[in-house]
Amino acid sequence: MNSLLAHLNPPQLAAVTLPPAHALILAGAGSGKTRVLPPRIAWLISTGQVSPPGVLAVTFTNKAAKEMQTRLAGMLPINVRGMWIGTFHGLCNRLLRAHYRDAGLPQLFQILDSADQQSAVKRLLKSLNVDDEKFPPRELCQFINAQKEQGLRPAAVEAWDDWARKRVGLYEAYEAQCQREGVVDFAELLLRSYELLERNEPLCRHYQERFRHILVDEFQDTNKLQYKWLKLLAGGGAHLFCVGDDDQSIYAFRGADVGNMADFEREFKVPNLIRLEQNYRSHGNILDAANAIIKNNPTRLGKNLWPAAGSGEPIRIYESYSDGDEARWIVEEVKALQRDGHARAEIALLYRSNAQSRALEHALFNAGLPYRVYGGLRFFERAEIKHALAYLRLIANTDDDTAFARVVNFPARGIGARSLENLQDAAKAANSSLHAAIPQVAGAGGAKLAAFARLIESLREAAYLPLPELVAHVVDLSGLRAHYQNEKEGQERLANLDELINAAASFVAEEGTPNQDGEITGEFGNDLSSFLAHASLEAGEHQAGEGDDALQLMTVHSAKGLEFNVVFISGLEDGLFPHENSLSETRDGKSGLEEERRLMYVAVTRARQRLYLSFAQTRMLHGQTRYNLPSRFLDEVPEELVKWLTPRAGKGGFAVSSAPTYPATSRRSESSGGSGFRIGQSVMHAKFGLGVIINAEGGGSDARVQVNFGNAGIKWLALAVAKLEAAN
DNA sequence: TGGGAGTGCTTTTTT
DNA sequence: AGCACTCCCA
Repeated sequence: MNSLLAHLNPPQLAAVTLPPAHALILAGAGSGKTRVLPPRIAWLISTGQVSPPGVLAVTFTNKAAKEMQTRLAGMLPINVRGMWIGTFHGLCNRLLRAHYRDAGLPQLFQILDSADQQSAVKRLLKSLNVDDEKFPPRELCQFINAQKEQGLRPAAVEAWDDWARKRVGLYEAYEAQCQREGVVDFAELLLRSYELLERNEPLCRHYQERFRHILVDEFQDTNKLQYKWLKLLAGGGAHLFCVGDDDQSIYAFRGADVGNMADFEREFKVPNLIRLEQNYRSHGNILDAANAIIKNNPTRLGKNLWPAAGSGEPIRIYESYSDGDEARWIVEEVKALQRDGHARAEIALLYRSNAQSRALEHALFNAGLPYRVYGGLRFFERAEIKHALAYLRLIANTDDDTAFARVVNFPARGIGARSLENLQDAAKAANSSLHAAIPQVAGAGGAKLAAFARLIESLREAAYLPLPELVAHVVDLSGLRAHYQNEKEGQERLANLDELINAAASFVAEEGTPNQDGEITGEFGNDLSSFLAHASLEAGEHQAGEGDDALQLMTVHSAKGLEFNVVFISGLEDGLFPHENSLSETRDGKSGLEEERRLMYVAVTRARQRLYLSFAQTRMLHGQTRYNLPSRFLDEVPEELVKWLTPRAGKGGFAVSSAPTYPATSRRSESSGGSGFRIGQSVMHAKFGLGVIINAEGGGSDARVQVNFGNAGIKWLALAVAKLEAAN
């Protein structure tokens, strides 16, 4: 017990040992939030204020959930696995499995991931003969998810014109299709379990009385529906303990609503608001920079981090000519860091968008530096894995048309578009699943379909096998193995399929069938369906090479929650970071720029000891060279914290005008009609301010240049008319 | 039916 | 540039 509370600073200690009441913990970056949540649970349990089944702890990622369980298990001799600690989606899945009948779902309902959802929507549009140009599946999915995340069923969605009404109609049809197929998408997991509790009073009361303490991590990332879900569950007098940081809210673009923090404080009359402001992670200069940046956001709950360590090193800023030069400079710097004894795994290369990793990877590969890119295709998202899973899903539920459509002709068995069309028509006429409609289809196509149905049947007959054997059986009998054996590049895919069999084995070993859980038990389905849910909910950690000492490459988004001794933030250019699309966005009266700034804040606060910021004058993006101004966020870092590794750039302009700074690559100087200006050059315009020349045409008195003025936009200017001055 | 060429899109992302 | 998707021809 004492060890539980040792090493806590006063606010942390206060948070952990708060008396039972609602609480909002504003936990700044690096302020030791992980030292608060698990100890809080452990303290509540060990002081007898709550029993383990009375705790509900919610996170956003599986990783965070697992970490919480591990830490808790290290503090208390209890069975953590039976506790309700998990992600919103994981816990909702659990709820729906336990009460599938009340929720109006088949026992073995399947979960659609985003890709599945999109293909389901595509299939829907096709079957309804809807033009997918007018209703792009991607957009339609976003619309549907956005509605669900606000708790809105089709009937409740307002629509003012034909197009909007049509869209709502498609939402409705999509729901019907999912219901018929027995599948739910991610948003549906939440909405369905919310409605389940809301409409079923005894059940709701049961859980309200059971969960006495509800703890929420990353509360700033909750959306409206998740907040409503929490409110509903806490409605029986439970105590809500929410930890969050409004300055790290970077998911508004997908529906997260920081407003929940203020709403929570108001609606629950939260008596305990605790600020964790002492930062144990970063040196002072880094924190000062972060504070200075985030201070520019007008709408904040207010919080200033102060360091536990000294001010440390200055922040290093580097300007390069091109993205390639930037990458090569980073490589050299990393090599130097290695020589100084820094482990590669302690160095992170962050960027705003995934496309930027390519230049970095290229340079790292050439230099032979091991690196690991986060955020690639994950294990359960690989095509061959999804194929195998689709067969498994058909074993669990033959009505799963998404799975059916995926593999009916994979590996190829001569069932073409024509036969499928017939099948779809038959299914539509009978309002049945594709599988059920097979006997309706005549002719050669019908015979082939019938053969496929027999294949499914024989796979289903093997369902009694232990899960790993079943998976192996499916991989063989479906023809997937043979298919990839014949394919030239199929070796890796075969290896992945074998890995799937392994994954099934370890899944059974770790979380196999008996899932005793409080009072309501015995309805969790079998190994197969829980394995499939696991595959959807937990797409599997990225790639191999986890344990290796490799550089860490990732977007700023995926770096949230992580920390490194050394951090490079590359591509700090206006248009990239802040992203150009963000400049015109607003959400709940807050500008997209504010979210970009929070993103920058998150990026900066990842660094413990050393922070590099870099930008390039030219960058290859989508096959075109772009000329951007340095990021405005660079200007927000106080000068006294900075050490320029290249000559200091003026406010908003470039310092290095002609010669590439690193390495001295030979570069043809592109001139614009002998005017004395060149592409990439910074110029000053009386009205538009600073800009960069990004294109030129004509010559002599006719010379015109295109200039990117950042805020003021991109303009074509005639040199004879516009009075441009070189700004270097 | 299936592969190869042509076309279009491209912020961030977990579940 | 690179990838996914579509269309067309063998």
